[in-house]
Amino acid sequence: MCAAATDAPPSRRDRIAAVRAFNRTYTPAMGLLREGLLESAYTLTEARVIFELAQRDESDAAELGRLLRLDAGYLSRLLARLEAAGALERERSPHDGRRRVVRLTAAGRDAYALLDERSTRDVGRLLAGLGEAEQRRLVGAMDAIRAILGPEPTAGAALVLRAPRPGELGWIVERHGALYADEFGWDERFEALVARVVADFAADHDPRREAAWIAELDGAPVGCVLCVRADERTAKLRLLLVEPSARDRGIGARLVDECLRFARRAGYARIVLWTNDVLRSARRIYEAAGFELVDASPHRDFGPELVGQHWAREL
Amino acid sequence: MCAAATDAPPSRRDRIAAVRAFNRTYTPAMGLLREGLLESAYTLTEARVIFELAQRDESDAAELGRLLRLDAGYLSRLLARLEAAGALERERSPHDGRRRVVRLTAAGRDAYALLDERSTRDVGRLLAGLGEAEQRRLVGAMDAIRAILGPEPTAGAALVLRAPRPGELGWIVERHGALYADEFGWDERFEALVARVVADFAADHDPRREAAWIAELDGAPVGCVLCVRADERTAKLRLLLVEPSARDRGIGARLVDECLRFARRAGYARIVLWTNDVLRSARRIYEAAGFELVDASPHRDFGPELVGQHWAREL
DNA sequence: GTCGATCGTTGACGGTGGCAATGAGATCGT
DNA sequence: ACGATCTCATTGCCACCGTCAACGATCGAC
Repeated sequence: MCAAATDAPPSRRDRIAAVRAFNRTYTPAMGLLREGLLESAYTLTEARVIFELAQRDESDAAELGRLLRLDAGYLSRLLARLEAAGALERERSPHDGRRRVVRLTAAGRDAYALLDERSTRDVGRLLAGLGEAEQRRLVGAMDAIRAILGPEPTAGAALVLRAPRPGELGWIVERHGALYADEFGWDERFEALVARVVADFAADHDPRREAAWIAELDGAPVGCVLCVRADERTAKLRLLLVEPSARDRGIGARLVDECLRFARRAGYARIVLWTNDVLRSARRIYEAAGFELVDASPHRDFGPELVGQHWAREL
Repeated sequence: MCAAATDAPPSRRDRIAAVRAFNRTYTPAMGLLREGLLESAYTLTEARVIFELAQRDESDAAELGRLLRLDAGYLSRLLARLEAAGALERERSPHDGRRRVVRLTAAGRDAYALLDERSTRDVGRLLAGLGEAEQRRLVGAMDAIRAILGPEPTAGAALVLRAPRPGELGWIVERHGALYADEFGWDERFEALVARVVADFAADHDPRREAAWIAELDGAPVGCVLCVRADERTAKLRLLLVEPSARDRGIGARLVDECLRFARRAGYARIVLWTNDVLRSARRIYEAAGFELVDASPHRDFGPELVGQHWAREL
């Protein structure tokens, strides 16, 4: 714990205090938004269940419990209560005798519509008390928090490798600059190098011989790689990166694989790359992809002491 | 209500939806931070009471009830429970026979210290899973929400102009590429141009004669501008941009202003810039800042038909 | 001294939610 | 086919959360 405290940035305590202060003060504010429920016949948890059911039209208790993090026992009683009130119906699943399919009745959908309208009205009132600029700031801040704390990439997530879209060459520079500064303390000279590589690629490249890929997980970019021309018969793999949040899913290997395949089809006989000793997981990927270490030499081009490595493999 | 709906900005529904989505998704996230309590002997409400008492050292039930919005009856029982557990002591107030002064015992302060440490640890863990920039944005967004919804009259938004941090030169490229593609359909050649400008700036610049600024609102970058050398006596303003979500706050004017001041101090006699006719709000900013249109010529460098404009002003 | 307001307490009640036990059904290895 | 194991739903039990109403004690104002 002491170790963690000492090597952390100096403002760590301030940040923790800010998050805790937010938790304490936002709870009552959220209470205000709950008050629309008081006029209705339903409690907060019931309303949450109704809301969830309205979104997915058909479900079962286990799924609802997972989604809303409710205890199975509590949920069972709650569903029984809602069924008695006529808001939903339950029947045994024909496919799985353990499950009981839960569905909103017409009355349940009416209840949902009412809850939805009241909630919309209440939030609307809250926003109406704010100026235009404040509303925008509030929504922007909430979206930011949701994006940052939002659900980590789900297990069955959809991974796509595709060409960069507008702005994503910039994303490559940004993530290289931010991540290597965070993780290894590299300075702005590294970001400058990446910007140069990306600018050269963007300015002018033969799409048959040079290409870039973005790895997209659940719609968000989480990785990238470039394949560029070193000389007529040699390709160069550059700017391989995978977001920390998306690591250990084989995304790096997929990107390298794609790059090798492209280089082969583009007619190169050999592919090379330059990396640094501290990037251990990258090293494992290159070894697994058949690259071999050619040479290594120490440098301080990005601040800390590093050992640059050239790797290569025949295609 | 109809009137409110019709004369409201078109994105009213979106904003309401965003706030509601935040409420739904933030609740579970906050639940995670509550889990430190599970290891302790106290429940959430007990912990809140202990926390509040630790802040003010001496209080009474009525005050606690107001601060934490707790029912008097419930609070009475809760305080009795905490007293039985030895965490606090109650005695009649000498000044007011109705009141009973509540104070933490030594054991209660120990309990507070433990809760405080656990909470700090849990929040610290949450933050540790995020990158440096994400941490800053999270804290900035939370502070913004607190400021907007908080009881105190809202302090002015936290707008800062500052030098780019790691990754933010990449951010400049990304936002130019994405925004102008979205708004005007410009193609990848524009992003390539921006990447080139940024790469040249990053590679080598005399900090006395060239500079870049990021406009930061609530911890998140929302705008930028560069001041670079055109020739010995001429500066060039480049890559002015303000995020749509942050427009109409004078941020663009602030950035241009900062740029002019820097150029003057750097010894330039003149400043120029190049822009395009479709960027109307930028044009207003340049006019207000004393720039004058020098010439204009049509081009299709980025896809659609555009009219490029050179502007200049003496310093 | 009376009146109204405030403070704390108590009883009643129902929602919230964790935990353990149970039985029915599904799944899988043998 | 069989049993071990898992999942799903239910039930009982329990403690906490939180509202409501009634009540007595006290205070301040008149």
